[in-house]
Amino acid sequence: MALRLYNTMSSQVEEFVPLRDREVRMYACGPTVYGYGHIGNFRTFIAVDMLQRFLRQSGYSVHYVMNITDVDDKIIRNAAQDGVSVQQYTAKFEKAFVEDAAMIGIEQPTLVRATEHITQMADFVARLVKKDIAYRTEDGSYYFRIASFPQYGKLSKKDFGGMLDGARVDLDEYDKDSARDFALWKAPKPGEAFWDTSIGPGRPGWHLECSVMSMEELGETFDLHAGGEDLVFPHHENEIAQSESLTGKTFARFWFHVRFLLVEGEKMSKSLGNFYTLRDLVLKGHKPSSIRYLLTSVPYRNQLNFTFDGLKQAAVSVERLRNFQQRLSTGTFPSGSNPAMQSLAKDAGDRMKTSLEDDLNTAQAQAAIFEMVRSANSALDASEIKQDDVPALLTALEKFDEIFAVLKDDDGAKMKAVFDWASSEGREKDISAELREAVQSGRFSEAEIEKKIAEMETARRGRNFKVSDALRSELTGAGIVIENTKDGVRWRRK
RNA sequence: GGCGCGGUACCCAAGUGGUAAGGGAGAGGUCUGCAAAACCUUUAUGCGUCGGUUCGAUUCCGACCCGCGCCUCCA
Repeated sequence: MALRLYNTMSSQVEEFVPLRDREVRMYACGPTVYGYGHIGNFRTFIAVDMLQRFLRQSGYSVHYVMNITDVDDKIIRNAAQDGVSVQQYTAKFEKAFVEDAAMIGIEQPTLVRATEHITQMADFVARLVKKDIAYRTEDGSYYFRIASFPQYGKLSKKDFGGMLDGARVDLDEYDKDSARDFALWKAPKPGEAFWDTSIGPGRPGWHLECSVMSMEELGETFDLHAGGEDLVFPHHENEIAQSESLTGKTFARFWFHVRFLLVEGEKMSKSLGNFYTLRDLVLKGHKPSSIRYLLTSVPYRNQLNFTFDGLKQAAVSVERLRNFQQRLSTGTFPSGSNPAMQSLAKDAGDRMKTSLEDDLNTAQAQAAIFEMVRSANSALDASEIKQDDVPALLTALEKFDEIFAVLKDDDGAKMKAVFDWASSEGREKDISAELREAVQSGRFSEAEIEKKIAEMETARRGRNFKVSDALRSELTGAGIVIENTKDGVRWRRK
């Protein structure tokens, strides 16, 4: 079996084979850095991250590029409102994006910035003009002539046949040849930031940057181009038009689009009051691992309904996996190996792989790991696990986590970082009691905890339960769970 | 209006032409000084509605109802 992915271009699931033997070149449309990233953004970026992780796990080397849109209308407007330069404004939110992406377990792609490719973009426009594919309007803007690209609409399956002759001229766009023609380059408006270039002053249109930067980094034809489903039209359609009409070659071979998520059953929007940035959720006391788990649990092409109930459920699911991992890694086992456990681990690994190869069916991959966990827990209870089975089972878990990235318990540190950020921004009022508590639970050091546990054990051995119970509740109050097992005491932070 | 997606148990959510994964929650039980973890049993003769094809459909086809997305630089 090989990886099969849905390709928006062909509207069907196809076998994914990169152009070069063991190398995948892929590009994702990244954020416009005009604010903090919301969970919808991160659903998309996490989906692409999982794809990228799975490709690597499957043995490919992956050249993964993501753009940062650091110039556009909203940025210019917001920066002006805040009374700061565009650069200051975008630097702040780009930094926030990188931090947030790391917090949610995204492996950082090669990031490229629009403002650092202005020259190349101007050249690109000039070349299109030379081929008579682009034209300049009176104000100094440049537009792409859609009539010059008959395949326009092939990605979004739109038929522009009757609309290309200029019959419907939009009154606002007075000097475009056709209403559908899109801006490659925008002439400066009074007071706005602009660049002086070979094609005149101005700034790039949105679509241009992705064509220029992806081809610069990955070549004229590369393997896969990703983004949210809203980008199919017009953004990606326009990228294809300008890129392919310039090179005469296929631009991206696979088009990977992630479905929008719903929040509490409705489209996320500020007016509905269900708009959440990643930081909002952490401020409410939710763990990054819970958020990531929930976002990974529904296959990327299905609608995902993000709810707070679901977030709670996700937290428990992650805990179940972590408990199992801890149980295996802290237990003691007789030497030897149990064939049943060996094949259990192998089957789980195989099923995970098969599921992910099937257009990244993450829900099934999760089911596979949970089935293994249940069986292995049973075996653990029955003392049927031998020393040599432990690494096999742990490896299956690690393979799972190479894709899902939810097992590493670094939630506390991440939440502390958000706590500190909110404090430094003067947003103490946004810090929930839950987050405060979660951060507080870090107040005991490992050494202190170990010491208290030792005291507790002494008390328990002396059947002095009053003392041991008091110690237990003190630790529980600090978010530390103590488990007394046959193999000794095991503890973890909740 | 054009194009597309979906409606599966209390919640989230896979899936298949032959009678429904997984997680959470609830109930009962085992284990246990307490606690926690874990395990077992249990919760859809049912997969939006109505027809059709078929030996047989939740899975294929048609109609309808409901929800959602894109078609205005929102991932």
